[in-house]
Amino acid sequence: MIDLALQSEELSRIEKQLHQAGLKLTPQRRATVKTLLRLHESHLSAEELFAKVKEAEPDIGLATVYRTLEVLAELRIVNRVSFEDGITRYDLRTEDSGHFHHHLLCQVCGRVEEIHEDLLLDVEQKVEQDYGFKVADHRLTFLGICAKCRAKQHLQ
Amino acid sequence: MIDLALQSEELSRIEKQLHQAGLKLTPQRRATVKTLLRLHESHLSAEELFAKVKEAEPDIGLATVYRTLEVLAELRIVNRVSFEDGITRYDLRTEDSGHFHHHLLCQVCGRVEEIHEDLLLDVEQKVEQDYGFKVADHRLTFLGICAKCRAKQHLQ
DNA sequence: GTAGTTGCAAATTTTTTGCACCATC
DNA sequence: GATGGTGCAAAAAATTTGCAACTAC
Repeated sequence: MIDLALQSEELSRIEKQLHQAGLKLTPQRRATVKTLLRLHESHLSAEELFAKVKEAEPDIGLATVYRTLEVLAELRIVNRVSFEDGITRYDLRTEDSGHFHHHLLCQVCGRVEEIHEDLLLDVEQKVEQDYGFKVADHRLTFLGICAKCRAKQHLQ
Repeated sequence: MIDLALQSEELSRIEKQLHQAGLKLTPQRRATVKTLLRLHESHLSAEELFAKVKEAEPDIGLATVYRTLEVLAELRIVNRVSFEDGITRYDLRTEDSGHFHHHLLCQVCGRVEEIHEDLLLDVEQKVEQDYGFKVADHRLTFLGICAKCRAKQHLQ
């Protein structure tokens, strides 16, 4: 969740990006982006997002949500991510955190935490040096047990 | 690709793991595992794997391949991985490389390279210390441009 | 003979596409 | 009046499930 002032700032940033690509921020796209901003960090699937957007924009079609997500992914406004369940989820790329974030997937409770610190600077440098691979982005998920579930386990 | 002696060694290791779980290494499962061993590092989808396995075992059904992969994933013999295309792929977890490997996905040619060196030991330690998250496994993919494609680009 | 396994077809779920219509500059 | 965008329904992919038949201890 981010506050409303920041949300509308992000929204106009995104509008600008769309315009630069010759695309429009239609009411449907606006509603979709606003929902993504509001439910930031929820890692919604297209269906889940559709259900949420429909609350604000009841006439929107599922296909539009898919098409919007495709556009946003192309403009690198959202990232496609998928965890172990085979479902594609969408993750807003917020400007503040320097573009990168990592995920902590708890195998007990299933929740996904985000880390907004970039832990891979050294590793990326090594990959570039040792493998000649020019890194543009990354996806990093740790699977394990979150602090809460560990605490619960210790109580038992 | 790994050599044949190693392949049959891995195969009997996997058979043992199945037996310990009260499951059988049927001809269909054997053919599936052998194909995975043979095409190691190909990151096949279920459909692709099915097509390959069918060459050795023409009567096998697609559902069996899906069910076999589910079993193998549960026993942690394979990992489910997915890159940006929304398709679930399967990756054999070989014993030799200490269980971990990372991926380099080239955004120009689309190929996936593997890194068999564990680059995350320090990072995992930090995650455990700073976030209280007990790491059991990870998924790491770098997106960027591979050495070959970079070389080609420089020639132009 | 019991427990695990299979192939097939049908069902489900996820995602994409075709198309006629709408909005806007 | 082009161009981009939309909703709807149909289609296509990807995956799962039900079930009767099979296999091996």
